[in-house]
Amino acid sequence: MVSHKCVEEFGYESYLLPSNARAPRSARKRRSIEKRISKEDDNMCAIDLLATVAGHLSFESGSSLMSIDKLIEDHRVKEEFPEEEKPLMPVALSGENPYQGSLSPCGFSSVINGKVENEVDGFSYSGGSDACQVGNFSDDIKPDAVVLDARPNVVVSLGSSSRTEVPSIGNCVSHGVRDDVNLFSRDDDENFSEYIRPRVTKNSPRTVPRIGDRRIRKILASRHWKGGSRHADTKPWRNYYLHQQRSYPIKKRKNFDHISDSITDDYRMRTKMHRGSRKGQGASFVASDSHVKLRIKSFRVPELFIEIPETATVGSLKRMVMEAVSTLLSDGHRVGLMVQGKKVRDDNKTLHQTGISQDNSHLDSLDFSLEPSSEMPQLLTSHPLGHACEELLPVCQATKIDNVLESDHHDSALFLSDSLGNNNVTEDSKAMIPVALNELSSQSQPPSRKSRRSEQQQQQAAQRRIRRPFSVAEVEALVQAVEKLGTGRWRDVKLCAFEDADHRTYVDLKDKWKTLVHTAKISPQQRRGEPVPQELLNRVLNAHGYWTQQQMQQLQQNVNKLEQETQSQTTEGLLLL
DNA sequence: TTTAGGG
DNA sequence: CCCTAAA
Repeated sequence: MVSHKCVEEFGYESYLLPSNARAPRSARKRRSIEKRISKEDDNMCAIDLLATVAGHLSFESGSSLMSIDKLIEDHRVKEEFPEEEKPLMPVALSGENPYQGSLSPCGFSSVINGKVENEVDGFSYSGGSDACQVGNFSDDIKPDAVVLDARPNVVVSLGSSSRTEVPSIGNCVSHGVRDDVNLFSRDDDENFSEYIRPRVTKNSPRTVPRIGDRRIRKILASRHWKGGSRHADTKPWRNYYLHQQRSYPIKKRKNFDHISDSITDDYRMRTKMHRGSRKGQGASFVASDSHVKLRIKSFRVPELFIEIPETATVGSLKRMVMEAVSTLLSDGHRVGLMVQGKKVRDDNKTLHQTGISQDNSHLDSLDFSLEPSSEMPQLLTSHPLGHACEELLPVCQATKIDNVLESDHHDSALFLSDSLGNNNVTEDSKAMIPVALNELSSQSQPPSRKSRRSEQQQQQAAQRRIRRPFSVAEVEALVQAVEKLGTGRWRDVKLCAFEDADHRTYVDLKDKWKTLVHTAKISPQQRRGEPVPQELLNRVLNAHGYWTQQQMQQLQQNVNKLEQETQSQTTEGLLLL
């Protein structure tokens, strides 16, 4: 998500070195090294898989309770670090920076109960026979925690004893059976918890080791963005769930037919193992030799904390939730596996060695989970939440999977339900779907088809990234970052405000700024998409003007300097003569 | 890799 | 968003 944390990282130096200030070379190098030492592709597969399933995320009404305790805790932590909230007051070399004072500290000042918004559709669970339809937060949703802060932002906490499960498509598509979909419970797997949050200051050590996710992210960035195979990229899946099955090309539907046929009969059959021809449970489950069929029925999505201004639109809230979920799933989590309550750490073990075989019953106690890829997850309370710069962070705890997913050697396409009714469906996301199917099916297949993979890679190579319109919150963050950093340091802007938004590259940010400037210049009637508050556009214009002028001045100074030098040289020369 | 701009 | 020349 987005964050505002520019003050500490850049507030000072940036003005002394408007155009050159960068992270030390060593730091940058370190990052690039981390990129290389990765081999996380396998993890990515799993994450992709899960993430796709996560598309079915929805909230069950009546079960989202408050978790004020944590908020209070955060509050307390925050108060212990009040000095961090004070913006530094840098001394600008050339001219005052009019934006310096623009950061107002935010803090939790009071906690109240209240209802936030009942009509937050897009993520709730409508229930009924159309199990996968994403409807609205039901009216009976319990009051969420609302934390007012100084300016007043609202913290919506969806969590506590609730949980989110993701119904498998089998249920959705052909069964219509209602799976409970709740917000997840933070009391389980607390130890996996991890903040998804920006680094706070350069002095305060990152409490959550992020090596793992950074590695993943960087790999993706360096290897998959540009040409090559994007199939391992985390991006495509994000909108998969938005698509409706019925609009798939006929060809692709075969997967669904197969799946639903196989699953419909008994969707309760969880990770039940099926034995090939000997003990077949039905024609569709006949497996060839020692294959294990798993079906992950659902999994929980971590607790999400969302802080959003009261004045924000419902749409932006939805987007934030989506983004939070996306971030959570793509950001440094890997899949954990437990067999009969025991964690299986050795990735090299075969399923059989692990006890996952058709010959025993362990499959009933198979548990998948999402865990931070970093070694030692920190406690939530170790992260001071209240910081002037992090207004928009979704705080997520890790999760546990219940199980889900039919993994067969050929048809394990992830089931994308018609969980829609969501206007976020875009042409692009439609385009991505088939890709997802290929991807996912290939991932759960035995590593035997090479030609097929390269085919896919070619197909992927030309794949355009999903279009992801900037939310107002993101625009806010961008504007603020640019106000502080200027228009020529997109890498820093990215690091400052979008470090944890994997899908936003510095090029994206630059492009967005470009369009923002343009948008701000045209009449409101000509603007499209989610309207950006005029106030923000004004800031865009101001910042753009300011930094442009700044650039000009810098240029002029350089020219002057050069002229002086040449002049003095000339004079010198003349004197010598 | 990052910046800067055109497509 | 993509592509890419330049730095």
